[in-house]
Amino acid sequence: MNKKLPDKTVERLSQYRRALLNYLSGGKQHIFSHEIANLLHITAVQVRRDLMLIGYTGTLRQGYDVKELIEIIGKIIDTRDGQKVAVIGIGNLGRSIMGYFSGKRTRLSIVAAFDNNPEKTDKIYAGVQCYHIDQMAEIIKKEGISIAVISVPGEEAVKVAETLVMTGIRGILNFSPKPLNVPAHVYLQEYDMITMLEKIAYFAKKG
Amino acid sequence: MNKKLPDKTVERLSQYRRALLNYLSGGKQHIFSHEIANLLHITAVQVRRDLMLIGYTGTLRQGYDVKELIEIIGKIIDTRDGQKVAVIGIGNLGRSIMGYFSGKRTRLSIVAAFDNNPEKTDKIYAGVQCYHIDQMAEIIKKEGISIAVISVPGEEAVKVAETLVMTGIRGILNFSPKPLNVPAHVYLQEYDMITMLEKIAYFAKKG
DNA sequence: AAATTACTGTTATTTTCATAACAATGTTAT
DNA sequence: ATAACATTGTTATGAAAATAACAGTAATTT
Ligand SMILES: NC(=O)c1ccc[n+]([C@@H]2O[C@H](COP(=O)([O-])OP(=O)(O)OC[C@H]3O[C@@H](n4cnc5c(N)ncnc54)[C@H](O)[C@@H]3O)[C@@H](O)[C@H]2O)c1
Ligand SMILES: NC(=O)c1ccc[n+]([C@@H]2O[C@H](COP(=O)([O-])OP(=O)(O)OC[C@H]3O[C@@H](n4cnc5c(N)ncnc54)[C@H](O)[C@@H]3O)[C@@H](O)[C@H]2O)c1
Repeated sequence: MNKKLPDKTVERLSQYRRALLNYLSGGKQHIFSHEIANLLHITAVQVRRDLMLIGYTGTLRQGYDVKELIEIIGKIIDTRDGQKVAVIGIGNLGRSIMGYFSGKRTRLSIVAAFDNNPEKTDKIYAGVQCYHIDQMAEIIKKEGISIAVISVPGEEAVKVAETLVMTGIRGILNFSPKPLNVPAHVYLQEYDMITMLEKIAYFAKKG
Repeated sequence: MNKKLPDKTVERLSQYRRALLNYLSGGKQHIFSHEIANLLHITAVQVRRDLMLIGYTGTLRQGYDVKELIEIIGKIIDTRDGQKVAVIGIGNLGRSIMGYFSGKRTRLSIVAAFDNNPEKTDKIYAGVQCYHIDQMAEIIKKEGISIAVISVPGEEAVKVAETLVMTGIRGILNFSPKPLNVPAHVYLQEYDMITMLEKIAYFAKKG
């Protein structure tokens, strides 16, 4: 169970868990693979295969124990003490993300923000302190922050990423349109909105 | 060239184009596959394979004609008159996206926004009119909008998507965490930030 | 002129992911 | 008791994507 799961399976596990938490509030204690599948608009086989990969096994004709499954997924995705997240670049997008996560209760908590604009630093956004970028390395190490969200302009993103790698960061979510280059031990997820929209445009084309 | 390209190839084409536009401003007229590859931190083979798929061929020992390639990619991704985009839900994220795209000049233009909050409707955000959600179907049809960005709360997203499908929308980018279900002729791209962060968390875990 | 080099374009292989097929088994219906 | 059913878990197959291998060729070097 310690071996690395496929990327897509991990994505779906996260979604299963949220769907299940929601389902649980309806009072039901068991759920069939095809019910989970319906919640996510995928197939029941996909669900069973994912659960097989994490070694969780349900009961024949009864399905899966919802609470148990939620817990197992938690053991896989979460660490015991949770992981800490920093947001770099408190512009429109950065602030929007901070606001969004301040409500959520997950094992991931945004504990620091960084910006290079003195008008934005030393203030609190969505309950989180924003420091000057020069303090980033120090604070990331001190706080044990392991995940960073990059929402600075493209030109700055490369520098920021380099610094992050030096601090020993382990995961990066990059919203800038600049492709980043990080060593293999840092998990990088790029999200380039323009690319996504242009891809949609291509597939939305008539003909 | 009319046959559908692989999803990932289309993504990269969008990125090649932006990298090339940038490269062009440096004055160079030709570029090698390995130079394109370096810009994106991918391999040269990947680049050549993608270009093969779109049927563009460079010159031996000289590489690719940058302008020509930019133009070819444009012919693939863009339509002659561009496509129109609507943003549904003008909250923190929706406004952030509107602001972001108002600067950019692409063949994709955000031409309308929709919200159900009367305090937000009938105003202009980033140069774009925000209408009441009840007018959505009408305006999408009238304006010929083909792509929608969904940034309403999860509970609302399903309804919104159903309406969008009925208007004949062709592509959807969904930021809500609710998995949507659309017919095959609508291209759907989901982006669930929590899932992405949890995935990063999993791969960032020590062990 | 022959060999080497530096590229492109294509085919072959591998890897990752999704889907299909089916065996196993307890439950319900007859 | 037997047959039909509903559901899980696993193996087999297929599809999409990335990578590797290599053939072709013009320019450059020897
Ligand atoms: N706003 C969006 O919806 C959106 C959408 C897609 C992509 N993006 C990308 O996300 C990034 C941020 O977008 P935005 O709209 O929030 O831009 P923004 O200009 O509003 O914010 C950028 C922030 O980064 C800060 N910054 C700049 N350089 C910095 C540095 N070296 N160190 C620390 N902070 C620095 C700025 O002070 C500013 O607060 C950009 O790369 C943009 O391309 C944004
Ligand atoms: N803010 C973020 O950075 C962020 C990050 C990840 C995901 N999301 C997702 O994006 C969506 C929007 O997030 P947000 O932070 O902007 O929320 P928000 O509450 O600030 O904005 C939601 C907007 O949608 C409008 N709305 C609600 N119901 C509507 C309906 N039926 N029709 C039209 N408009 C409607 C509201 O009036 C509001 O303006 C949510 O689904 C959220 O989960 C947001």
